[in-house]
Parts: sequence; C-alpha cells; structure tokens
Amino acid sequence: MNSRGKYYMTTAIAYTSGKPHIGNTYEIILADAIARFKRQEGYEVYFQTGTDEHGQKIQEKAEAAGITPKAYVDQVAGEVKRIWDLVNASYDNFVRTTDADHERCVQKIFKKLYDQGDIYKGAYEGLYCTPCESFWTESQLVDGKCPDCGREVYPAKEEAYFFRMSKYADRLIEHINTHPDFIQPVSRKNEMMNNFLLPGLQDLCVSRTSFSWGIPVDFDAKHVVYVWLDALTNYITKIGYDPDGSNEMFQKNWPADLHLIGKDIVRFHTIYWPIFLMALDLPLPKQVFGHPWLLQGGEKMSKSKGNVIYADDVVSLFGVDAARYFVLHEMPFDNDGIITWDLLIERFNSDLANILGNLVNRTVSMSNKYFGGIVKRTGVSEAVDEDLKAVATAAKAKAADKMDQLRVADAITEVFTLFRRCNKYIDETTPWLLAKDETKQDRLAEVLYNLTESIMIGASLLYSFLPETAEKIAAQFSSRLRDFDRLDQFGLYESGTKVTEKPEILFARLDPKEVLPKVAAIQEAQRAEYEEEQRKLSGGSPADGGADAGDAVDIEAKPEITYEDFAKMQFQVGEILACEAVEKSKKLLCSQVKVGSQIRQIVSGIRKYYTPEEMVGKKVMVLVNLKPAKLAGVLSEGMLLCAEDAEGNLALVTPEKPMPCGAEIC
RNA sequence: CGCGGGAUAGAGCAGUCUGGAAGCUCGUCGGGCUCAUAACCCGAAGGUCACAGGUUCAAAUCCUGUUCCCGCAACCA
Repeated sequence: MNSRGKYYMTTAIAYTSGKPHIGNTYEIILADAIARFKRQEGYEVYFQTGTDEHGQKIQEKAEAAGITPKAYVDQVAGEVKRIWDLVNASYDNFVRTTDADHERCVQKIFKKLYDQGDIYKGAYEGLYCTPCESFWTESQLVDGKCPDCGREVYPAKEEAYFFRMSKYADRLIEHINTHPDFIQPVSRKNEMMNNFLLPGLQDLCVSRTSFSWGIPVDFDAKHVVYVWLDALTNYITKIGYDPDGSNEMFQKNWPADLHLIGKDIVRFHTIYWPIFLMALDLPLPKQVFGHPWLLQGGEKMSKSKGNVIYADDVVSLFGVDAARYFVLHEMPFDNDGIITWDLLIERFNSDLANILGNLVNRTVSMSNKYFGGIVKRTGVSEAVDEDLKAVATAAKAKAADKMDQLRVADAITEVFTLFRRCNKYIDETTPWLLAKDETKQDRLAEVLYNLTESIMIGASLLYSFLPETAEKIAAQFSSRLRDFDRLDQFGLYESGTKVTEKPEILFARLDPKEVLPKVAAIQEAQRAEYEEEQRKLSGGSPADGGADAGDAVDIEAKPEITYEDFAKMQFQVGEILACEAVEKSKKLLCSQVKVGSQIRQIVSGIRKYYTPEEMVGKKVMVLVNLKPAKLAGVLSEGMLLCAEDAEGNLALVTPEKPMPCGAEIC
C-alpha cells in the first residue's frame, strides 16, 4: 500500500496524581482508534502518549506516602501504562516528563526563550506564609491566615520567571481566524477568543521556587520550570526537537497533525502552546480536538460517591473490546456522554452479543451444518444479493468519511449498519428453507458465501475499534483481515475455505441480575478504599470505624491551636433580617444580619442550598471579627458558619435553643 | 447584563449551519421465523421538538423574550 504521508498525533499526558478513571481512559481509546484507522488507511502514524509527573501536588502526595516523588510517579506512571496496555492502546511512544532527555531539552528551551527575551524575571506578588513557604492570594486565606497552618501571612514578593504572552497574541488571533480547523469542535473556538484572546493575555508564570519537584532552571537553581512549559513541550522534545538542531525524526513529524485533549485543557493547547511554538519559531499543530467527557449518570464521577468507573472493572466484567466499544460508541462529538452500568449492559447485549456475536455464530454454524464448514462461491445470484453487496462495499467510504471528521462514534455505527444488514439478509434468503430443497444447494452456498464475505469486510473495518474481536472473527472464518484499500471490493474471500468447526461465542449475553451485584461489590470496595485513604491523609484513627461509615465524614486535620488562638475569634448569634441573591454571582447570597444592635451585611456562598426567602428569620452563627472583604464586588462583614458534608452540601449552624441575637458563642 | 453549550418518544442521542412530511438505537406491545447467544426479521404504540411571541406559503431549524440544566472564568469570609 502506498504511504499517504506521515500522521503525528498525541494525547494529553496524564497527570500522575492518581489512577486514571474511565473518562481519562476514554481519551487513549479514542486516540488509539484514530491511530489504527489512519494506519489502515496507509498513513505512517506516530502516536505519542505518556505522563506528566512534576508539580507540588505530586511532591505532597509522595511525602504523605513516605516515598520519594520519583518512586511515587514511577508507581503511578506504571499504573497508567498498565491501563493503556490493558485497553490495547497501540501507542508508538510512552513519554514521561521525568525522562532525562526531556528534562535536558526543557532546560535548553527555557534558556533559549530567556536569552531571546520572551521569558523575563519578575516577581510573583502575594501573601506569604514563611513556615509553609507558600504564597496565597487574598481569597485563599482562611480567616485572614495561612490556609495550611493558620499562621500570619505577610505581603511579599517572590521572584519568578514570566512568559511574555501578549507579544504573540495578534499573530495567534490571526492564525485561529484563518485556520478554521485548528480548534475542534468549533464551539470551543469562541470560548477561547472571547474569554482570553480578545480581552488581552496576561503573562504566564513559568517558574516556581515554592516547591522543588520539577525541572530545575539550569541558570537559576532555586527555580523549577512550572507545569505548562514542562508538560506541553513533550510533544516536541520526545520526537527529537533540540534548540541546537533537531533530528530527522522531528523534521519528518512536526508539526503534529492532531493533539487530542480533554475540553478542560483546550485553553493551554490553543493559546499557550501555539505561542510557545511561535517563540521557538516552529510551525503550529494542524489540529487540536478538545473532546467531551464521559459523565456518570449526568454527574461528574467522584470517589466519595463510590461511582467512579475504572477501566479495570469494565474490562473485568465485559472484556477489553466491550469497554472500547462502549466509550467509542457512546461518546458524542461535542456534548458530554453518559456512562452507567445499565447502559453498558444494554449496549453489550444489544450490539455486541445480539447483532455482531450472534451473526458470526449463526453464519459459521450454518456453513458447518449444511456444507461441512466449506464456504464456496457458486455464482447463483438473486436480486436480493445486490443490496447486501452495495451496503458492504460502501461501508469503507462511509466510515472513512466519519473518521476524517473525527466522528468516531458515527464511524463505528456505520460498521454496525453492515452487520445489521447481514442479519436482515439471512431473513430475506431463509437459508434453512433452501437447505431442505435439494435443487437449491448452490443457491444456499452462494448465500453463505455472500454473508461470509460481508462479515469479513465488516470485521476488517471493525479492526480499528475492536482489534481483538476483528481478529477473532477472521480466525473463525479461517481468513485474515483485509487490506483497507480493497474493502470496497466484494468477493475476495477465498472460495472453498473451511471455517472453524466450533464457533467461539464472541460476546456471551449478560444478565443484569448477575452483573449488577458484582457492580455493587466494586462500588462498595471503592468506598471502603476511599475512606481508608481519607483516614490516612487526615491521620485519624481507624478505631472510629464502628460508627455508621456512610454517614461520617473525615476531613484533613489542621494543626493543633492554643486557647489563645481560639479566643481571638468572636462568634455571636445573628438574625437574618433580609436576604437577596448577589446579581453577578451564581453562588452568593447577600444577607443583612442583626448582631446585637448592629446590622451587618454578610455574603455567603450558599445560594445552591438556601433561597433568600428561607434565609430570612433564621438565627445563625456568625464569625463577627473577620476582616471585611469584597465578594463579587459586594462588601461582606463577617461569615455565616456552615457544616459541610463530603459532597460539599452545606447546612447553616443554628443555636439548639432560642437565643437572642448578639449572644456570644464561646 | 463575564463567555459559551444544551433542552427533540420511557432512556440515550441525531436532525438546527443551508426552513420543505419529526428520525436513530434501546425499552414496550403485536406478528414472523427457527440457522443462531430467549437470538434474528417485520409491524405498531409513544413527541403540541423547554415556554411565549415574531418572520414565512411553510419553523425543531431563522429572529426576540422567558425558564431550567451544564461547562469555562470569577467567586464560595
């Protein structure tokens, strides 16, 4: 097959702060389907994926686990790679941002950008907590103090390197406007333009001194390179970019043909990344596709709810190809998709077991039953054959067209349209009736040949999506998957081939009654694991386990305080006289609260849980000596205290017996 | 009035750019068939296309307003 040219594609690199769930895994499966399809079409594909392994969060997690950051990321990266392999991802390169060559190259890039003036040394201003060595913004402070340790913070400056973004903004706007395919789907383009580019770009902080787990800036050792300049550059460093002269591999593959990423990081890939590339005088990637997410039952997945779906579990209950089929089929092009165990079972049974698995099984069985397994072309055609052949030979072009638009779900549907057509063909030709008529044996043979050939075409097209199943089907027909460029020809299956004697069931139908208890067990185990983790993180004692676990919440423990610390805070009972929503905000309510003889205005982020009407008249607990601040432009003089559960639901704290407003709480 | 997306049958979705008989898959009900994994094939029921106006011979589609969801940004004293 002639090469149609190179195709360099990447996924985002996975952040190694924890195990990837099915939503993350979706991206690699989607990328894999695209990569395999492009290879089938004759492109020289280079498919890169990997892990993003630096940063403060990882450093902290490693410390909590009592191991070095490197040991921690080795473990998580191993887990990521294991899952990628589990779902049969055919990546060509698995990169890690801790790879030595990447680190060296990032240092060179940083130096180059600094030397040419795109990166400059400035200062990061904020409020500094000396013992914690951390900067905080005003809004991050808890009661005006360091949110970590509760101690005083001081206005301070920390030196940091910044990237001059604004310099390239006009060029980027021009590029986006003249390359309509650059950002996909189009709906994301407006968001980027309106929110970030048109209002004017702020310079990006590209170094940190507050943590050490990163790539050191080689000419200024107390700085480490901050995330995006480290992570995004993997797309070039790991294919051989070098500021002093790149290798052939890079010359051949860059610019990338496709960056496949989640819609949450579109901004970094369509603004910062192109600007970095402009600064390095490199061409921009041809396309960035911000794919949507898989949501669980319309909600985001959360470990505390025990509803996180992991690829492992889906694979163990349904098999690799079923997992692939589900995420590929269910994910629409630009809206979020939904995954539930019920939907998984439904898709599995109706599409994989009934339409595909059963089709292969009945076809192989008939060849065995009627002709001792020999599939022979006799040429006894009838009019009904034409439509089947037309559908079979057109499937390739239809699927390819969908894939060109990155509409993978639609492409896979095209393949199943062919399998559905095959099932219908069996009913139209009623082979079991032909079998009873001695004079129609040749016609029967032709029918089975047509079926076999159609299924082989379908299986070959299926390969990109369900590689194992495609191979299994071919094996059952004692044949091999067909070259892509011959998939529009009918009749290439070798006449006289003997199919397998005992067809293997490709997908055994599942009974929800049997599967759902297993799911419940998985969810229970997950909740238990989550609670165990929380206990470890908070340092709480496992002895509390006797209580109703489902109703208890463990939070991160704060350092012990003295009575003096406590006595600094003044709490009083307040009565809410009036309350209204804050116009500019979705979360804030603004209350007029009577505390003693004073009336204070207090803004609270509880709009989701209380209406202004139900707030009025409540007696609540107020922290009164908190420094006033503006929220969404509205002055707030205090804080209403709430209890918060694991899902973040809030409930106001009120006195247990009637108390006058202004009563001190101590 | 920060930006953007969405609301179509019991469920999950297409159709909207470019107006021209409301579609697909699953589920339900009825029928057919027996090669096959209770499967497969055919048929039916089920939707005032979120709401209210407007443009038009004609609106799910275009325009205006409203309600409710979701993402991003900000913010959660």
